[in-house]
Amino acid sequence: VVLMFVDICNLVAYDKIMTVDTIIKSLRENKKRITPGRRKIVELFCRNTSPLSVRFLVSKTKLNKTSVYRELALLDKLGIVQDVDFADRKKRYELKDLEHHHHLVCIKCKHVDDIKLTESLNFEEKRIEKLKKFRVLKHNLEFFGYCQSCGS
Amino acid sequence: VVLMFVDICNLVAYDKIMTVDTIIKSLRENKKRITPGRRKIVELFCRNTSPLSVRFLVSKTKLNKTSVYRELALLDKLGIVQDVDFADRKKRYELKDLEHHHHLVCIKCKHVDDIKLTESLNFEEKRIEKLKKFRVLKHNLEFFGYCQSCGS
DNA sequence: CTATCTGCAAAGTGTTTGCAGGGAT
DNA sequence: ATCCCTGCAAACACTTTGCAGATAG
Repeated sequence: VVLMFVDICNLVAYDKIMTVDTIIKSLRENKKRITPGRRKIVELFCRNTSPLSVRFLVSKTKLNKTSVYRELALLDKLGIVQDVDFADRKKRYELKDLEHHHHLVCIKCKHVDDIKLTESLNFEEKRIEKLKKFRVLKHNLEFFGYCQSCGS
Repeated sequence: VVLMFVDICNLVAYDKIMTVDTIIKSLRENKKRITPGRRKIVELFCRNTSPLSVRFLVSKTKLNKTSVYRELALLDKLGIVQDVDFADRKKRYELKDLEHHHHLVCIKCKHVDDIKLTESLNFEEKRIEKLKKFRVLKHNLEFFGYCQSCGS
């Protein structure tokens, strides 16, 4: 079983469908205006694969935090970004069309790397549906530890 | 592979080591006093397998929320409870010696059930250590969806 | 022109801290 | 009697809301 797992294993490589242009188009279709602040936020999401925090976006865009929260809520509603939870009670979002993956969060330097799991979780979800009659809609899975540079 | 997985599968059945008595003993060993509020909190943890929130503990114990937060921090420091994250920015704790498991959170009725995964995540963690040279210390994994009663 | 967007201030929610009084041992 | 434990109020950090003024289309 171990060998089969290792065999299927697969590094993260994203197939992004969403580019700045497609997102802008989607915004226009929804009668949203393309303001400088909004464009900046979209660009930041397209340039970064790790989840972005409100603090980060405020510092990069110089927008008011209120506007950033509102922008994130909008992009979430339009299905452009999705929230990610690092258990630190802060909102974070990443592009929604990234291939399904999980995060490796270094508890020392806070660096975030991505990892694509094998099929394990699909098996688990199917098992849960069968055993518990629980209909799984989503899951949160993040790994915490030391990255290569910080690893003792 | 599917069959093997299903084969190993395993329902949750806890082997608790921590009882009210062992926890009280551990508190005494650490020169902590056994006050009525503290005893109540310990009893609540021993009676419930689902993670307990501050609000729940305050309502059950009639303690001040400050005291509850302090008590949780203490029990956490002594290794009696551990925090659990439901991505709702609220602190939750459960007994630490429950067999390693995960949670099925119903997004409608908020009921929390437990699920013990097969070995999948161990394989994944080993893979991560090898591929990414990332030393995994812990992970957060919670499933969200509809429980049997609330299901579709 | 006008509906959407923005910044500011203020309120809301959950958590933490400081301090003085109260209680377990 | 000692020192830990407790409640209260106030501070904190993050998020949300209301509103008046600014601006993309």
